[in-house]
Amino acid sequence: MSTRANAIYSIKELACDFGITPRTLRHYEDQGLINPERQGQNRIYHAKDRVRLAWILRGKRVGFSLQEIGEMLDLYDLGDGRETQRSVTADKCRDRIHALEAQRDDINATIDELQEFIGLIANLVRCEKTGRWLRRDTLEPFHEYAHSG
Amino acid sequence: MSTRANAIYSIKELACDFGITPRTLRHYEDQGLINPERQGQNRIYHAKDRVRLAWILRGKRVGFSLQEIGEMLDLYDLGDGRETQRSVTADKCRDRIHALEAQRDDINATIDELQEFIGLIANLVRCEKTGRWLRRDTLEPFHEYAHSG
DNA sequence: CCCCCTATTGACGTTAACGTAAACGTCAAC
DNA sequence: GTTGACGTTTACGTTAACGTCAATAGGGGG
Repeated sequence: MSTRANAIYSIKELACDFGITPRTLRHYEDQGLINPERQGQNRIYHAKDRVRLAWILRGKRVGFSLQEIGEMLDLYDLGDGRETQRSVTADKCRDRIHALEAQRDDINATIDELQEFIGLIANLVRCEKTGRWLRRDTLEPFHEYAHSG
Repeated sequence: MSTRANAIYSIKELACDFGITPRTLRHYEDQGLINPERQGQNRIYHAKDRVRLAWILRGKRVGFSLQEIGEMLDLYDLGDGRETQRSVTADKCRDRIHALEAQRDDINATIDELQEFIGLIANLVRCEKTGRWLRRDTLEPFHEYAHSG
């Protein structure tokens, strides 16, 4: 029921809207990620293709490969499978979620270190003005070790 | 002052500890990301190299290229620059932080959709047992459109 | 009719991040 | 002394995700 739900788009329109190239759209189609309707040879994209594309691009932004994204999209198309199939699907979803949460932790840790480093820089500037300095090693913003045991 | 702070490692030890290959370590060195000491031809890694490596690998996990990681590591080595240099450095850090926060939002959105989809699957299983079904379109877990204006 | 714009398919080029193989040195163990 | 595990450098191979180019076709304007 949303506005312009049945609008259609040429390959170039869709590409421009999402800041990608027609070539990229054809590539995604080659990989089986989208299946636009055809009018003769020409591709025609509908709202559902836009939605799929948005998913694909977000998947890319969080670091998934096109193949992984394809598998995730397949999961969504698996609603008509059997119950065991669906439980497998749910398990895969959970795995993805855990991976994403781990990645989020990494991101938070990185953000923290960057912010801390910004703080150190600010301190340096202050010291330069007051003539008082911290130890040079304070500049090393690395705190955690792998293999810490 | 931490335990075994002055321990040293061969290339293979370090690689095993971090679950990578010696080749990868040499590659990172080629790219200027690490600079292990040498004894003759052989590389010797210290604690600081481990820390750098941990940073590199985390950077990779959050989606940075080796070049970007190199630039970020350069920022840390820039503590002895001039004040203007350092403010530029801080700006770059802030840019990184914003990119990471955007990425975190993407991750959260993806997690939400996956969880919602798991919920739909659970519902399906329930319906199968009760003999009552939802509409087929409920399986479409896509809610947001790009270009929503 | 010709030009321009957009579309198609097909094929080769490119970059990043390594893998893999070749050819060689070194040191301890058997 | 030679076998084996480790190290080195050099260099070509590989995969993913497109870029780029060629050759072609349809449709509207002047």
